[in-house]
Amino acid sequence: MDSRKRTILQALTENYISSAEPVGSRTLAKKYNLGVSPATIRNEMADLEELGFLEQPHTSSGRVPSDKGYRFYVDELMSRAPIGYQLRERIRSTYQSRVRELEWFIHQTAKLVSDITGYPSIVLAPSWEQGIFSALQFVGMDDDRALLIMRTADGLTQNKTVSIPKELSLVQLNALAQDFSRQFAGVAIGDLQNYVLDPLSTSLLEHVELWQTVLGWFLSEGSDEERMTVAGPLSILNYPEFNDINKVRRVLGFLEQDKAVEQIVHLHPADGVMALIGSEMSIEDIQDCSVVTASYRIGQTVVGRVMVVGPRRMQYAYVMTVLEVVSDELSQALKWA
Amino acid sequence: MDSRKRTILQALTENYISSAEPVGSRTLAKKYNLGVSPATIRNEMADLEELGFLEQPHTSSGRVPSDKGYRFYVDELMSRAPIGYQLRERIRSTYQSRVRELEWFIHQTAKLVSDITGYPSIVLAPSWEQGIFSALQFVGMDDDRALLIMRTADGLTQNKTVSIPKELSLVQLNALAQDFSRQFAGVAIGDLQNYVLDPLSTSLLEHVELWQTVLGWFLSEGSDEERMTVAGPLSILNYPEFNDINKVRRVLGFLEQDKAVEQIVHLHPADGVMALIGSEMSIEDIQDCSVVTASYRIGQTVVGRVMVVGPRRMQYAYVMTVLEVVSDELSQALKWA
DNA sequence: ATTAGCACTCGATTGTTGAGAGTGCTAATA
DNA sequence: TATTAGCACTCTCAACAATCGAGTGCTAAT
Repeated sequence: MDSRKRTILQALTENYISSAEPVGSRTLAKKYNLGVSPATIRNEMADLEELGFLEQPHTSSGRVPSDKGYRFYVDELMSRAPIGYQLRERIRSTYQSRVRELEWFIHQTAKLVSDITGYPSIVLAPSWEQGIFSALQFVGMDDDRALLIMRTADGLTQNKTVSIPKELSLVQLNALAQDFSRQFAGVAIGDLQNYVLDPLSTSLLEHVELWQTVLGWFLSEGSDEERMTVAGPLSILNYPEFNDINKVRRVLGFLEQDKAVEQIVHLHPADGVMALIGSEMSIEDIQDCSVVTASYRIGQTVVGRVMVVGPRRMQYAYVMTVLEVVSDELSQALKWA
Repeated sequence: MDSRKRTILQALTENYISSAEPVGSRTLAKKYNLGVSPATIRNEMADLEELGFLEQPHTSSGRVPSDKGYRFYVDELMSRAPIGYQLRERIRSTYQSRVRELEWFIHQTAKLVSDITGYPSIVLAPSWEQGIFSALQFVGMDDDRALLIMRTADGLTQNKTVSIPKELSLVQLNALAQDFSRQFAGVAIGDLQNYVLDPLSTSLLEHVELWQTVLGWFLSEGSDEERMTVAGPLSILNYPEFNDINKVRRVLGFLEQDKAVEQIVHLHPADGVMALIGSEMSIEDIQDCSVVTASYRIGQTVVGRVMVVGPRRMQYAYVMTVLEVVSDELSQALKWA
């Protein structure tokens, strides 16, 4: 892999990323002054194809980077785009708000990223189950309804409006909640269910079913439901590789399923900004896509990810820079705990 | 418009709704035993076309109902589909839950309707601005954050986590909130902003900007943001009239805009179940769609709508029945106030 | 090692043709 | 007078052939 091959691969990849058309030897020779003739480039391209970095859609059309080609481009060739002042300010100002709600941050982030990059974006919220339980509290709303608030050690909260069981008063409920909080503070929320209630606390034992119900609300409905936020899914339609209605169906369908996206994270749990190219994800529905993902934190712990989904010929350099900055700023903004 | 024309229009419409193919005279004569020959039907169809009920995609293809034709079919010809026992039960059971959160009901409804009908559905939540203000309350979360709860006379609540201004304590905030609640209970939330704060209450006057901020949160971010819920948008891709990527873009794009949908409601604010066919809505992006909409209530007041968007050849009878039942059950479930 | 030259391949575009579905009109029929 | 059989006509669609052009691989010359 000599330096000329590298130059050619880089030029070809960048040209294809911006044009979406297979790139021929003549085009390369003309646009980038490589100092060699098309014929030479043809030879080099033939070599690059043999090495697996390029592909030909059909005999005698230009070449296109293979997944391996993109990978090499991202890892070795591409120069990371610098972030502009205006863009950085735009990102910062998004998070300057008095609202202190996780959900709000998640939504804003998703919109922002999709807007800036022009690709669909996904933001994965902190997994509720992995949070550390801290306290439970009831606030009366009216005669038969109460607001139930759960808090984690990170300072995250979630609340639900529920109907009060007839046999209990609000005061009793809160007494129970205090008991409960004292007993289980520090336990991971996902594990709460498995804990046998401490036989010493008679007040809790009497109401085992109640606590099961309460936990059920937070665990099932509260967490999974809103864990994933997608913004700008339709921007995928702007890219010519998705002119086929079936591809559109597969990609948009994929973006609708919460679970599918978690697969990606599961398979590639690395920290920081990372690109996943086409088949590297081994998920059929998005074979024609690449994903760039970045993690964000609350305090020191990685709690969620920001992702961008686009065609394989994604603007990797730009998107990776944006995600780096966004996930940084988001982590900063979430330092409220 | 004699009875034979009516029969033919009905048969043709129903055939087209289920086949999506222009219907010819031979097909009609064969499938529905009308007792006349294709030639006669051709004459009748020519008449129906002249009257504006039918259209021909091109000379010598079968006919297709025009918007006027669908309108006549919906108003005069179609027999309302009865609802099955199982379906009714499915709808009922959806609303049997201890969760008492408006948002939850809205989401469930949207999913349910899209699932049952096979078309995208939209649910419009009660307009927060039109609710009657009842009370405001702060609940402390930790040192610098509080949960702000607003309640309407209908029993709806909305809450936000906010950071506490440094110069105020939680106790002070709640004293102010009580003052505020006493003074403005009964006022429409949308009007709150316009009220000059009562000069008698000195405690309030001191913190005018604070209340402006508080109101700002509820009015701008809280209300519009989540007013519209869409479920199952991709089911539109199952219908052959949306094989064209540009039509898909327009319809899905329309479904993404909150504001556009409110246009429909604005133009056709009628109560009860209603079908809007193609050009009747005069919204370009959904010229090729029909919409069925139904209103639901909290108590006696209509507060929102459930809508289904589909191709013009929608299964009107079925969808209208479903929406009637769903909006009924939803209204029942919301009778908690 | 590079490059000019050239034959060759393959997709995309255009034009042609034939089949099929459906019509409108006319003349015959009940 | 209303209906119908018959027929010529129109229009779409699929299949096929012809042409064009971008781009290649190979060979021979530099």
